[in-house]
Order: sequence, then structure tokens, then C-alpha cells
Amino acid sequence: MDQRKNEDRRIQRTRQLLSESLMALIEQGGYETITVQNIIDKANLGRSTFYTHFRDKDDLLISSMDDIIHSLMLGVEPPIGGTIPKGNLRIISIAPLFQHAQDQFRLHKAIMGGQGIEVIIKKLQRHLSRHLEEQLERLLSKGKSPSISVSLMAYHLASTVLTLLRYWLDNNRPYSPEQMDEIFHELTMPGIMSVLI
Amino acid sequence: MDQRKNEDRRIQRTRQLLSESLMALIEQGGYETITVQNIIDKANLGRSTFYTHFRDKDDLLISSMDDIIHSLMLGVEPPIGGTIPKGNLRIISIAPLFQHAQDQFRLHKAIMGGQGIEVIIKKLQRHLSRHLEEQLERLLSKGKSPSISVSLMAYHLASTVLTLLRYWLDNNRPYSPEQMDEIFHELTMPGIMSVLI
DNA sequence: TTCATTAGTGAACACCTTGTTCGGAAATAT
DNA sequence: ATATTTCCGAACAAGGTGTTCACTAATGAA
Repeated sequence: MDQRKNEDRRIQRTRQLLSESLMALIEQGGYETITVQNIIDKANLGRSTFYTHFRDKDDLLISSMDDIIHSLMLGVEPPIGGTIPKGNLRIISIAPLFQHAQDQFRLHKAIMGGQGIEVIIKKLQRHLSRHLEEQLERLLSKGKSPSISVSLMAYHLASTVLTLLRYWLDNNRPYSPEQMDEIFHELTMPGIMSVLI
Repeated sequence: MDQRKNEDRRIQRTRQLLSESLMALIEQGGYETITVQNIIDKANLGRSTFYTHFRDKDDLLISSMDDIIHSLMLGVEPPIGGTIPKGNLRIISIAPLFQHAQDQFRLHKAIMGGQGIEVIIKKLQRHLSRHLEEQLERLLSKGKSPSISVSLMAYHLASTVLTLLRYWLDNNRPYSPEQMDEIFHELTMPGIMSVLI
């Protein structure tokens, strides 16, 4: 009855293998053109094995993505503990994200550049947006209701982060990660602050 | 020898028919799931006819979209003749774009919302970006070289226009087209101006 | 070790979509 | 009426999807 735990471990290994194979293929080329056959060939697993674990290619992608997104959000999510420094106002720290993109260039380019993988980008967007919305609420002068909804501002900021990342990847990384952080704040914060204050 | 002209007209009709069928299908549901069979069924044309006119589904899409993109850019492209009014600084007029989206809600939602049709969005982005880059060059104080490249700023602004459109469509159009124009300028121009001046 | 249980295998299957081909039907211009 | 061009549609090969099933391999418990 308690062989369940180890069986689970075996299952995890198989799922992991499929996940890693997909990632390797994504780095090589576009996601769209990858077939289930490609994946199981790379993983050295049987066709039916794939379908016992995942409904289809997208299902595998979504499963695999969670780890990636988690590591992408590292350094971004847990910023500024408690209060935000007033002098040098940074609502988010995106340098780590760009550093990650620099280290794993091929993967990021496959996700963001060219055709890109919309599902992942959307999910990243939601994560960033949620985080930014919290930060905006914190910045908002108490009792004041802004002329533009906080939700829209967060959406805009999150989208800008990803837009900058996309531009950066598609144009041979013309600035350093720190500079991109700087650029992000220069472009967006004046507008945001004029609404918030 | 000069039957060419009328033959061409016949060809145009066929292409038009295919184009309209695709548009109708896009409005009904996602672009991805549409098959060539769906299109020719709707158009009441033979399979081989389709392939004599277009290489594949995407080819038809791109052809069909040129008209739409053209009408989308109307009212955006030809703004402010000559100089830009200093007091109420508007780098672009996006109200017409949102008005168009309001009038052709289903089509716009199919293109921008949900999964969206990336090829078209990218194309729109490039158009907007090109236009904005010209405007920025005009605004730029002569001889000054900005700390952020004009190309990047244009890319950022174009992307913001489309982000706002996407948000607007996905959230039941919470503001009027004129308000969206206002919001766009409030959010972006303070940052842009601080770089340009 | 032996045995029961669960996971993985891979061939075969039915089904769908793509893009091509080709002989003949239909429309059009002269 | 005739020549030209387009359209038709059935048939085809190629390749992808997701399912099924009898079989094999691995694992934990006794």
C-alpha cells in the first residue's frame, strides 16, 4: 500500500524526462513545429507513455513552464521588504530577469523572440502584473483614487517589462541588464507617479 | 491579348471571396483552428483553387490583412500636419483606432484578445513603430542624442498602444476611445519627454 | 526469492490536415 | 465559334494526432 511514494518518484522521473526533452527542443527551434514524435524520440520513451502523462503537447508545456517561470521571477518577486525607498524609486527590480535572459539566451529567445510562445508570455505577464499591482497599491496615497485604474497600470507596466525584454533579445542586447532596469524606470515611472500622487 | 484586364478582375473576385470567408471564420472563433477546408467550404470554391491563389492559410491571412491594417492606421497615420502643438502634446492619435475596434468589436477581439493572431499584431506593431519613430525624431531637440535610443522608445510606445487595446477589449471597454487616448499619453509621455528634452 | 502491482512499450489503428496533380468543365475575350 | 484561362474536385502521398491493447520491465512487499 505504501509503495505509492516510490511509484510516484518513478512517474516524476518520466515526466521530468519529457519536460527536459521539450525544453531542449524549444531551445533548438520554434515550439510550434515540435511534434510529439520529436519529444518522445528525444526522451527515448514510447508514444503511449507520453499520452498517459499528458493530454497533448500544450499540456506538457504548461506543466514544464512552472519551474521556468518560478526561476524567472526570482529576484523580481521578493523585492524591497516592507517599504519602498523614496529617493531612488524602483517599483520592481528587473535586472535579475535580464541577467537570467543573458545566461539562458537561447531559451529566452525561443520563448520571447520571433514567433515566441504566447502561453508562457501570457502567464509571465500575469505573474508580473499581480506583483506590480501590489506594489502600486502600496505606493498609492491613502484614500486617493487614481484617474487610471491600478489594474490597468499594472497591466501596462508588466507588458512594458516584457516588451523591453523582447526588444533586447531581438536586437543583440544593446544595453546591460542594469541599464535595462534603468530604462524601464525612466520610461514608465514619471507617468505612473503623476497619476499616483 | 488584352483580355488580361478582365481575367484579372475575375481573379480578384475569387481572392476577395476567400478573404471574406476567412474573415467571417476569424470572427466566429480562433484563427488557429480554422482549416483550409473550412475556408473553401465557406467560399464554395474548390480545394485546388485555393492553392492556385495562396501558398497556405497564413499567406491568405497576410493578404487579407493589408486592407484591415490600412483602415486601422487611418486617422492614426496622418496626424498633425507639419508641427506638433506644444501645449497639448500628442504624439499620436489613437482614438480612431479604438473607435474602429468598437465598431468592429468581434473582429478586433479575435485578432487581439484571447490567443490573438500574432502575425497581425506584429505587423500592426511595426506600422505603429515606424510612424512613432518619425514623430520622435521630429520632437527630438536638434543635435541632442537621447540616453535611450529612439528606436527603443518607438517600439515601447507602439507596444503600449496595442497593450492598451488588448486590455480594453478583454475588460469590456471600461473607458471611451477618447479616454484611452488620454490614458496613453498620461502614462507614456512624461517618461518620453524627460528623455527627449 | 517470489509474487502482485503498476508503469512503460510499440505496433497498429482510425482519423484528420496538408499540399499536389491532372483531366475535364466552365467562363471569358476575340 | 474558338482560344485561353480559370475553376473544379477527386485522388493521392505524406505526416500528425490520440487511442487501444497485449506484452514487458520495474518495483515493493511477503
